[in-house]
Amino acid sequence: MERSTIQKQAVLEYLKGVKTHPSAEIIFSAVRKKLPTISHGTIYRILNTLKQKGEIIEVAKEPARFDADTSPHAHFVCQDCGKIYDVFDKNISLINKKTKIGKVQNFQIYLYGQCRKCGN
Amino acid sequence: MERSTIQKQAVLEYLKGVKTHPSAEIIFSAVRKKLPTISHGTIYRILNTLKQKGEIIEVAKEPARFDADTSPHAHFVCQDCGKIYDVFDKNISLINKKTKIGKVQNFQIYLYGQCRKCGN
DNA sequence: ATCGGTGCAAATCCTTTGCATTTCC
DNA sequence: GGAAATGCAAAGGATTTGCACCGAT
Repeated sequence: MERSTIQKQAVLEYLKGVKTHPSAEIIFSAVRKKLPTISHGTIYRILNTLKQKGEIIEVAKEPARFDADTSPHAHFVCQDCGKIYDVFDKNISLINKKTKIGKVQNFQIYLYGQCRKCGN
Repeated sequence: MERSTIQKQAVLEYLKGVKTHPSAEIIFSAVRKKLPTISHGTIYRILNTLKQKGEIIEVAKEPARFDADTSPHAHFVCQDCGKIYDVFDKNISLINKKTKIGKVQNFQIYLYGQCRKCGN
């Protein structure tokens, strides 16, 4: 059976408190302030577990970044500053759940551009 | 000025001839049959150049996989077999080019599920 | 007391990079 | 001839893993 630990609690609590889609490294640094001995391995193991359970989603790669908001939404990635913004667009619901290829269980939408702070 | 080399030609020619969204490693192995001395470094450098020029797109990560079809389309990723299928859905055109956050230059849509071959 | 979780370090995977050599214009 | 590209090998970043110890149930 899966156990509850202070490490898991700290990671999930931190993720639920931010809207910045932090990387494993950022999560590591943040959680380390509360739990000074937590390791990278533990961070990665916890993130993988939470992802599998569907409690968080991965919203970017290289490095992976995480989001505790699992409601259907897209992400705007600023190509200048790297920030990731949530996009709740009504058209997202039009994504077909059944395609000719197979049944869609979940999806990811990334919009790439420049955010307002970075011009245009 | 950028030069034309047999390595670049071979990579682009290979990518245009397949619909499988190969990884750098697969491209490396395939192109190596024609050019036995080509290296990983060269493959990665060429792929990055083609990507910057917009002649190919990257359609997955870890490892990166590539597609010489740059028309707007989504990708269905089978979570069982790992295959990536092109999805030309008409609703894709509804993706907003302007959002409150910024101007969208391009986008990526990933649909995750099981393909027909893998059941359901 | 058990056995799942953690911490640490080493290992692995993918990708990039430095540099000497080759090759295209 | 000279700049750009290649090949090779080494380095780099992100993530995973093996194992001894710790701690939740």
